[in-house]
Amino acid sequence: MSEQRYDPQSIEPKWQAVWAEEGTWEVSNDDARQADTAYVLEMLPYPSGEPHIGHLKVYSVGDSIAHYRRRTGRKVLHPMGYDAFGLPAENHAIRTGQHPRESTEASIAEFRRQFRDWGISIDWTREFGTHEPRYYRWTQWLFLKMLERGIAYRKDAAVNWCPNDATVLANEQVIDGKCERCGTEVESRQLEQWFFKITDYADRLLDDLEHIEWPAHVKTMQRNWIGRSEGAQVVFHCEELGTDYPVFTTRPDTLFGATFFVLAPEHPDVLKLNDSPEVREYLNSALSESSEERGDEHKEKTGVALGRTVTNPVNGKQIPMYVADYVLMEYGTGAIMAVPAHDTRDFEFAENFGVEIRPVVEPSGGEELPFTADGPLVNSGRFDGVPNRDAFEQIVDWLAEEGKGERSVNYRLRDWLLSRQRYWGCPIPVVHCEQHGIVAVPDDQLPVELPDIEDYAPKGRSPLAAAEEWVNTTCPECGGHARRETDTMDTFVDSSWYFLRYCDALNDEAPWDRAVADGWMPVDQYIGGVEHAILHLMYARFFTKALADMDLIGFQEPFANLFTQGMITRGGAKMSKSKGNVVSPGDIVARYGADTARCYILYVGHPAEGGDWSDDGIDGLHRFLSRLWRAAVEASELPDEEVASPGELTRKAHWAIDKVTRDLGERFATHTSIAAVIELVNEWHRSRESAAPGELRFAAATAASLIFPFAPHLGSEAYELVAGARVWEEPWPEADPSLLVSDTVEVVVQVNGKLRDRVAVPAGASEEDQEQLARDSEKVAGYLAEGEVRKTIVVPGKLVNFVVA
RNA sequence: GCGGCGGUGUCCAAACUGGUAAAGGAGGGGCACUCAAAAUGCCCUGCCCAUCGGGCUUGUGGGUUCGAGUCCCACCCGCCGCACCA
Repeated sequence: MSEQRYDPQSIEPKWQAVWAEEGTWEVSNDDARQADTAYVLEMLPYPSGEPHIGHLKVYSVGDSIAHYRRRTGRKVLHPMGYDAFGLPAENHAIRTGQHPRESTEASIAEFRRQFRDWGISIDWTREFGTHEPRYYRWTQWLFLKMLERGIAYRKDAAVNWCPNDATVLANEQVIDGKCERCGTEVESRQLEQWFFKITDYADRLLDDLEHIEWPAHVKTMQRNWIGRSEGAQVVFHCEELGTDYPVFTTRPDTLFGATFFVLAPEHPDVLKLNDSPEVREYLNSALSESSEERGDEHKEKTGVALGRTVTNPVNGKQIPMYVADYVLMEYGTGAIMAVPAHDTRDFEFAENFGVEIRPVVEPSGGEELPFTADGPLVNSGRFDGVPNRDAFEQIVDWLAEEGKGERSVNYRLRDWLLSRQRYWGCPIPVVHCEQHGIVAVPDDQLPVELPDIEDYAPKGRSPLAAAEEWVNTTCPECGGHARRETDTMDTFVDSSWYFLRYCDALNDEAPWDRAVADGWMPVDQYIGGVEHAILHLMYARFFTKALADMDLIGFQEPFANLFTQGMITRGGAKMSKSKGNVVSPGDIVARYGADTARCYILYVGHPAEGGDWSDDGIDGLHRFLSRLWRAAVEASELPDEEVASPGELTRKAHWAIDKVTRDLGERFATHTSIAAVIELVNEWHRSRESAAPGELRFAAATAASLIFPFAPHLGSEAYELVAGARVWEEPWPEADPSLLVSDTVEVVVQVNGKLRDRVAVPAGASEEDQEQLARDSEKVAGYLAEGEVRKTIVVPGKLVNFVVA
């Protein structure tokens, strides 16, 4: 018997060195053109400090899938990089004066070191950081493509401004009126900014959700965010001012019930309609409210009558105008027709202000107002009696004929505001020329490199504006004086195409070769946290569609399958520095080895669910890996004999192969996969004395082979020991179907649904034989004697149920 | 308020299309090895009554079914998303 101990500290570096020296996980552009490719990708990490437990989890999940697919015959692209631009590094620079590049690259070095320690099977030749000029040169190139196509454009608009980060934000980065990053209440500012026309892609982003395998809740979030609603644009005319006010409504069928009209406080015409002190005061108080206060749906409806009227286009009635803060300038036209009888918000307002409430849809069962369900129209002239759904169509058609309205679709999605007044980001590659306005920097002058500066502190404009030498340049058109754009890009631009760069990361002629990218893409399995459900995942889909339109790629969706992993908690709580309950992957790996850490995280529960970290639990997993190791050592010392007839242990091994293949291959159930290997190893130790040497060798080799996707170092070492080969070069084992079924099966016998006995039945016995064997059971006979058997249910190989009365 | 997901031993959890509830791990207990301890190995471990044995058990209450953790209805609790979007 061997005295060797399981020593991950010596095994793990050994195999990591083999993989690094031999470039085991590297794939080539030729591989991309082969039929059987797979692209397994985890979300791009933001390098800050050192990796946390969530990183360990996401790469452990992804790596197990990558290994499994390789061994089932696929060429697998599994790359790594860093989302290296961004505010945290810049804020660090403001505090310490250290260049963001230095702190970022120090973090990258630490991330890289740990990823290698974890033994993740990465093709390191493709590694990049998004802050490297050789990467962002292409980010700029893509921006210019977008500019050429009119997808990138500048406009003056009310935008979200974070006073703490001193920059504008995209709508997606404002959560409940607060900055997504720092939690500061955002302000509204009128500024000229750069946008991507993502709204042009709204319908495609919505419709193509049908064609991708993503978790339902992520699709729902994207649908909600896009917020498509169908209705009509209807024009209300104000006689007094001679102005037309179009509104968007989803309920043109209720037009006859529109008894008043409301403008948002931000609407530019409010003061033209009425500039009384009362109105001015209301605007002041409404506009000074935080968006959170204003957004509270339970808030009392407030507003002021404007003393003007508009004409309801369907019945010619004059209806009063109000300004009220429950109407939002950002949605629709900033004005609404109010139908209090059939809209809860309008109803509340009408009650407060004593406006007429006119029902135009008849409640089917005499429900109270406001009634928002379906029914036939009333008080609606020639549409009376028409079911409201039909009336929707008829009224819209009629309005269109009269030139008073038209069918219309509205979206909640806004264009993506991509410019940031910060330093540590990708420079926007344009200049502002006095003669020619905005001019793209020519391709041969890319990248526009980020200059080094002294003072990173934000001052309401980009810190780059202070870099005079850099800012002042010449116009590529006329050679005259021009100033460089000083805003940088939102870091989400960097991460909206990185998966394409990985396909051909060393290409210096183009961001990628189309044939190569088309070979790998779309990503077969994308893995990451649900926190990116809207931001990154929507932007990346948008980029992909825009690039497909430019014929730069030949597919419409970047991520065919998405897996969102749950969070690892400790003591049921989120790990956080303030709670002092953080488990650092570095410490765990140093103490137990990477294999134990990885297996444990994959074992605490299905990776899609959360899992609770327990210090005792990881000891248990470490014990299991030691047992597997000992099984391999002992098996390797046994004679290598042919197995005459397969016994229980061999059957168990085939059972485990079958179980892991289905659990890992079909549903990412890493926890039950590992449990199956634990069972196999337990069985191995139990049968150590009784099983034939050949069986023990086979079972130990199988355990090593099956644990490899989760514990690659131990899997490699143990497999080499017992089977004398490199496990990653071995095909994934196949279970022998004949060994999955035993000669006899245990069948449950129930009487009236209650379990009374279990009997052994030959496999494949007829229903009659199975029933007879059940009937022969002494225990069962006693129950059957109590009455008459009315009915017998036989499930072959499973159970017999006698219904006795 | 609307939508989604979930609630199973002391804890983390398993159970494919309805068919042996609790696999596996942790924790607890016992035994072996040891002068002893650690490590390791083996066994027991849902609850109740008990002698064989029997009864009960998947948040609560009902229903469908020969049979329900699984399907249906109502309710309670938890998490996530949306929410004055016209």
